[in-house]
Amino acid sequence: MMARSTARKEGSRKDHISAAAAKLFRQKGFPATGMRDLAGDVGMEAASLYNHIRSKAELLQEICFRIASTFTTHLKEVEADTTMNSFEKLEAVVRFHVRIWIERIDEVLVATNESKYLEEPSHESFLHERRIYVRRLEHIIEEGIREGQIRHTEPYVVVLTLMSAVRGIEFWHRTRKNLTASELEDHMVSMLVDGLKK
Amino acid sequence: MMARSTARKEGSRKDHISAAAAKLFRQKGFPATGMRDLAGDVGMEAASLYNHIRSKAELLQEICFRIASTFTTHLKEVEADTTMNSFEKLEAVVRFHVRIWIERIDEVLVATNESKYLEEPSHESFLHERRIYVRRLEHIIEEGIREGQIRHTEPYVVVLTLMSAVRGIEFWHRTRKNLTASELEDHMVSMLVDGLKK
DNA sequence: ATTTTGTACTAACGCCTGTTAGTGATAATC
DNA sequence: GATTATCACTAACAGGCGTTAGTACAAAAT
Repeated sequence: MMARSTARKEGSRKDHISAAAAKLFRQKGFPATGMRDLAGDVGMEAASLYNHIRSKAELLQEICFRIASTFTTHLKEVEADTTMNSFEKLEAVVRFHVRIWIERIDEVLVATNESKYLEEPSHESFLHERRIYVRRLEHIIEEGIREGQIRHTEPYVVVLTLMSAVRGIEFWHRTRKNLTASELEDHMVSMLVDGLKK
Repeated sequence: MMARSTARKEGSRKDHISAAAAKLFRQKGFPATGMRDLAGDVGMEAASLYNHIRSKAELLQEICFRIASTFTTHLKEVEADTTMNSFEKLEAVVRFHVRIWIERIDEVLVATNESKYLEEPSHESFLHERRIYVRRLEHIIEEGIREGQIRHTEPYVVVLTLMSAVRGIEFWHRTRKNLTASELEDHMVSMLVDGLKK
């Protein structure tokens, strides 16, 4: 049987593999990442990976759904918070997006760019989850417009734009660090959100 | 020797292959697109493709640099236009981005997502060209701030955001068409640019 | 009419892919 | 101390990859 210390070891081993996979999938793309690449990065042979994971596909699936649930969980909290008006809710969501894109860029980029390689039941449910997420954001915006806190705009275009704009962070990550993370966060949030205020 | 009619045929054949490649590279990603997939889409065997192209890598290279030159050419025209002030120049560039993303999404997405698979001299020069493009956009914004037409912002963050925000068009392309292309264009341009006006 | 050119085909190449089988060593459990 | 579970290893697999060689046939050029 598995002792606790072994369990901890196993867990951290698998997490280590998953983190290395996220990094590689992000850099090289899912199809171009070989199991031998991944094995090299975690310090073992390709075949040995299969003592910890079931398949390459499972690795991708776990990364995508883990980060997706981070977003949906946070959105649920914001929706339930009665101390914020709709504009403040929108700002909170945008700020969360920016922050996650800064802090967990590997996973987020994998979910964004590589989710198309999910196998079929998973892929459709991932897209479904995303569509629902978009609709809930649109709902917040519609409410804000109705209540007069948000300028009259096309909610779908706003959501599309907000969710895509943060992808610029990828380039900040790679090139310029003369801007600190929190400066970037503030600038980006205010640029995206200030124009929407009524 | 090659007669004119043959030349025309050859040209259109290769263009056909290139367009099919852009579509496939965009949908499946460059590494996951097989020459046998591409051959099937254009109606021949994989080996026959090599009567028209030199390699799979060359195909990617041509797609990436063709679309890149579309952007740089247009930027040069805008820079040279003395009838616009800096804010109007910025708006013109943003509108061009939106329009190209709507009209030529396959090529633009390949250049954006798959350019990392360019072989090494090409890849570096592609990134170089992109960095210069970003810098020239920053320059327009700095000028607009100095001249008092553009709100005081961080130019680098603005450029990053503008260039990424248009990626939302990818989802519009796939899902909702209850918004026409020109409605989308206007909404997106005004959302991105209005907030920057002083 | 003959030669040249363009283009499609089949067959095949060497290489790389994700994954499985089987083995042995180390460490935890009884 | 005996047994069981964990885990990394080597060897190998079936299948896919981009690409080349060689061939055949039609159209164009001479």
